[in-house]
Amino acid sequence: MFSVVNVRSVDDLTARARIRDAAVLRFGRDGFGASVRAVAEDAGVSPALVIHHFGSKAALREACDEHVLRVLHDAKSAALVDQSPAEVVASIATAEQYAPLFGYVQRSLTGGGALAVRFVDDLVRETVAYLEDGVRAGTVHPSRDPEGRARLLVTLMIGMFVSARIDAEAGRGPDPAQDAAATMRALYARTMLPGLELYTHGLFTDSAYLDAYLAYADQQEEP
Amino acid sequence: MFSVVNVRSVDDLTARARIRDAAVLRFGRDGFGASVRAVAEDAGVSPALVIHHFGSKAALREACDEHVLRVLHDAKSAALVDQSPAEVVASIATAEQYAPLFGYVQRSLTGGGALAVRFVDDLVRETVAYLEDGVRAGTVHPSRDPEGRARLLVTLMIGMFVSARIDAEAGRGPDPAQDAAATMRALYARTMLPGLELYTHGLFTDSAYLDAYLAYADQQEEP
DNA sequence: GTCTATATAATGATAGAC
DNA sequence: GTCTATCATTATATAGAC
Repeated sequence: MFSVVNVRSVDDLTARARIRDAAVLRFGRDGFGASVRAVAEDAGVSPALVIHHFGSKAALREACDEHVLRVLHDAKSAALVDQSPAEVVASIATAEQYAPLFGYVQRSLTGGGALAVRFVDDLVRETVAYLEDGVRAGTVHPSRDPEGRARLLVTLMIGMFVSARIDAEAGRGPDPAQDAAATMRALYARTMLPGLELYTHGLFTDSAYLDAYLAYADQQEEP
Repeated sequence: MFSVVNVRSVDDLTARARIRDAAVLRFGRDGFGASVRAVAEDAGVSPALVIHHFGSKAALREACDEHVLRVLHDAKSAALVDQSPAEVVASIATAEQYAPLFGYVQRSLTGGGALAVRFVDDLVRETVAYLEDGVRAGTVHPSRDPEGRARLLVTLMIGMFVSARIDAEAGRGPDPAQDAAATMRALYARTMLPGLELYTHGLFTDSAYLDAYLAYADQQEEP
């Protein structure tokens, strides 16, 4: 079912890996408050074996973090190069095989932990590079703060992840942890038009606000 | 210390209110996993009294939700009318008195619960109205989907809340739960320039993407 | 209204047999 | 490697005295 997630080297076909995959799924669905017992049951092993293999619940989570980041990195590397980082994330999220990862990343983003920082940093770096290409090609406006702009776009994407969960809890959309693909589809259907409008025309009809801020910022720099 | 939070009618000067305020603060700092015991200690009462007054931990949280929403609503009503919803949120967040609420809202946004939905809906509604004013005044471009656009901007704000927490855990910024004002300052310092750039010029140098999407969407509507 | 004392359940982790 | 059995801790919630 989750074949790509389960793609592993031969000696990775162990119960340890089964437990780790079960943990990714369970943590993604229920959050990191999910018990070791629940993970063990999902994996079809005893709670003691979970601890035996990972030492502690915290260490289990670290192993999940590493695993998810590695799979995600491999998937992104394999994705077509002419996609934007946002498109890559979207296409990975809509691929059924990566559904468990989607929930896990979402929980990490909002629940804290080492994965969130690295996930965001990677995405920002990739977005900076992608925007640079666009600027060079003449399709994207240059920016005074390319890294800040990339971070802003990534922030919007994070907001979309969180909004999807809020909507799901309000009963307004598919549960991201249950159906990642449907969640992404709903998200993009609602966001595409206003997003493209914003990316094409901006929001303001003139540059008064921007000019005022630039004047203020320049004045701060050389007093 | 948190005088505005503690402003209450006379019969609200009870231990019940003290417990509730302590819970808002503790939940905001530690998340909703914080124990009834911790709340009780903060409030200077026994754990049993907490349950006595609220019935259960879940009911305590509901009471916190209601209280925070009410205080927030009052504060927003009192805010100047010529501020954008984002500015109102920012000015409330930077007001020391509301710092506990800031943390609580942030936890609610990422931790689930009824408050998040209502908070977001309120913000979207206010943003729609604010953008309508701008469109009428000629300072803001009209949109084909005003509600969707407002939701997009609110989504960006949610992303900023979440990013602030991620940054804090990475040791890159002030802890939102500890110093809401500093968090907002850092956030705006980093976001203002790219945000104004985006709102003023957009991202793309031409409207190819938007035109293509509009053509596709129009075709879908009348086949 | 507020407390102490306690019931009850669930948790993460350990010990030791196989 | 994997299990059963159990420990120690912590959680929410209750009972009943004051």
